[in-house]
Amino acid sequence: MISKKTKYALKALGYLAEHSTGDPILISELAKEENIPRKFLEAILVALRKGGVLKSKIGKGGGYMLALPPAGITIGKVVSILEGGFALVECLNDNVIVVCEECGDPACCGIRLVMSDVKKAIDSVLESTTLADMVEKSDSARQQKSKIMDFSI
Amino acid sequence: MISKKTKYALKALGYLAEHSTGDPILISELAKEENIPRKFLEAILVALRKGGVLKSKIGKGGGYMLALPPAGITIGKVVSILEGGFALVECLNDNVIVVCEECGDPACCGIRLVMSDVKKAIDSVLESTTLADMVEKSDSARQQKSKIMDFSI
DNA sequence: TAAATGCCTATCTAATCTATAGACTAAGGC
DNA sequence: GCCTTAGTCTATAGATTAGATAGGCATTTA
Repeated sequence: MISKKTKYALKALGYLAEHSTGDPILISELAKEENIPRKFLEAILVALRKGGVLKSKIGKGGGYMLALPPAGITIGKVVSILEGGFALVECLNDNVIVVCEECGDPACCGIRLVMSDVKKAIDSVLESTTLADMVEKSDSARQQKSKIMDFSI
Repeated sequence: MISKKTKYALKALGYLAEHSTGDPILISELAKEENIPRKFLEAILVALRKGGVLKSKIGKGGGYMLALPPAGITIGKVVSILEGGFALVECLNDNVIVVCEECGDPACCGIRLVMSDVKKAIDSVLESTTLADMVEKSDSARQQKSKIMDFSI
């Protein structure tokens, strides 16, 4: 399960992708439009900036903007920044050297071997899906829906 | 991330798959051999029995045994019993009617649409991998390792 | 009927996620 | 140069969940 943090991040990025005009967008605008607790959002945006996904501009007329075009930002990248990688067992997470206490030998642990396959499957989807794809999926679903509604009228 | 509950379940099932002689195996034996808190394990085994993965026999000489051959038990089934399905957002979980509070419209939520693809990828791995596969993976990894060790001697 | 074993309910603790507050620093406009 | 605006950092309170434990009840078999 992804955390609210990650959900909020994806929502905020989606908003930025759809409303970017080149000018920075205010934290408060993002918070209001996407209904995210202001201070919580701040922490998320900082993480995304440090992760290289966002740029910020300080001072009057400042705010946040995407550091890359939406098609250059993968969902995997975002998840990785906020969740520290998305593995199903801790011993498969990025940057983690911990051996889980249950299995004596990571190399031979059946659970780990299976979950490693799962992780590969997850990563291949997350890394091949971009912010642009996400926005596009959402838009086309919305269009599809309005078409059906037109038809029913 | 899978919970310890699920890890314990997979370890216990692995033990049963490798040590089943037709006779039931005691909870206390499972707990001791796989180093799982006894009472915690009880709850897990009950869930697995109710899920149709295990059979139990009460009374003296009783204990637990697999309800199906290891090749008939998928990892997906086990995860589903203990985690209630393995989705990345609550609105994709089995038997859950909840609409997540963040997205107004599930059908058009970009996050949901992306995570739905991820879930499909996860499920296809989990449902095509059986307990027998898990045990086999572990065994062959162990053999591989001992081969290398033999070679190095 | 007694010993062995599984089953059920309740509860405690620790960890983590979520959310909030306040003080601080940097940039731009007048 | 000063003031307003807006992002940044640190700390912490609150809520939720996972993990673990305990005790008593019910059922089977010798």
